[in-house]
Amino acid sequence: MAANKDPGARSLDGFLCFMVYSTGLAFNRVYKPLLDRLGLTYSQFLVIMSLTQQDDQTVGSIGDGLFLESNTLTPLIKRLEAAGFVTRHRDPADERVVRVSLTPAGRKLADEAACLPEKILETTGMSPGEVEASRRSLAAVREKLRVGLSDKG
Amino acid sequence: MAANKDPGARSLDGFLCFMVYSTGLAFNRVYKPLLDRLGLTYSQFLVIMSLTQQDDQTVGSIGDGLFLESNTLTPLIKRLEAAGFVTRHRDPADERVVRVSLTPAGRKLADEAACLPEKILETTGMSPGEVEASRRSLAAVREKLRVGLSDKG
DNA sequence: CCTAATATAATCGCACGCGATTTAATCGCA
DNA sequence: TGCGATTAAATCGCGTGCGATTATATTAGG
Repeated sequence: MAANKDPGARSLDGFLCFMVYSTGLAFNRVYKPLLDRLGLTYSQFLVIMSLTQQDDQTVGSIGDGLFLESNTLTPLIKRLEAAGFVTRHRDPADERVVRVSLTPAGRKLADEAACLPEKILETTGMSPGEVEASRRSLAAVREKLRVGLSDKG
Repeated sequence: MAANKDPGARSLDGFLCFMVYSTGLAFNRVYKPLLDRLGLTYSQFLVIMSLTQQDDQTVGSIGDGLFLESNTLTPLIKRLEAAGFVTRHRDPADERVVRVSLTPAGRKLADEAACLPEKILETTGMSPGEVEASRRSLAAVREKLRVGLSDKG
């Protein structure tokens, strides 16, 4: 009765790109109800986590870490600001730059959110070794894709 | 000069969820220029590939394979229809169902697109074994996440 | 047979991602 | 100093994903 595939059905599971894509969807679906309670989307959660590791970053610096650019980040960060989790200020030393900082509410939120990745992986029942192997092999894939992009254009 | 990370910079790379997310972005960026030439988005490409494996599917069946639902697929497939790559028809035997089929132009497109996944992986220089190991470990992750979802809700 | 329950798509609103462009500040260099 | 080139962020439009709802068709039960 579960949504298991017809054994004879073909699928796109043989493609690594689709496996990455569909696993991303699956992660989002697991995160969503937990992040909803915190009032965050997954991307917003990533920004908060990035600021936890290094506060008072520029939009560009956050983007370097998340592989995103200002066209995506600016409206997202404005929503975080509207929600009271971060502040945005032009850097007096370079007015082109916007620095983003966690508010006290943002830090409190970050404390609650920080445990989610580990908690979710625990519920999968996978061993830390399995998780780490998967993570590591994906890091290699991502790096190869990134290099191929910067080489060619 | 490449966009390599500041060695002292922290990042979210330690999280499997972020690795999946950012690798998905990286795949999209590699696919985009190639799919642009074909006039397809990545999601549209997936639908075309799904129809290549099994033509004349229902919206629901396509969604089962791609882990998507009609709210996402209906407008996407309508764009494929507008582009002349597929047809959409209510099934006379069950008027609730919409069957989607490749047009000749769609089949021609599919032929051109089918080689992309392999071609892209070749450019990464990864061995087939590496790719398969990564794909397989991700399949396990996805399955565990999916099961966790259906168990709890 | 008739109606309630179920199933399938479609519709709507919102938040990403991202290509393309714009605005504003800083830098480089004569 | 002045002015074009560069850089950082913001803006805009479009195509997803998805929760919630709606429309329509089929099925099930009395």
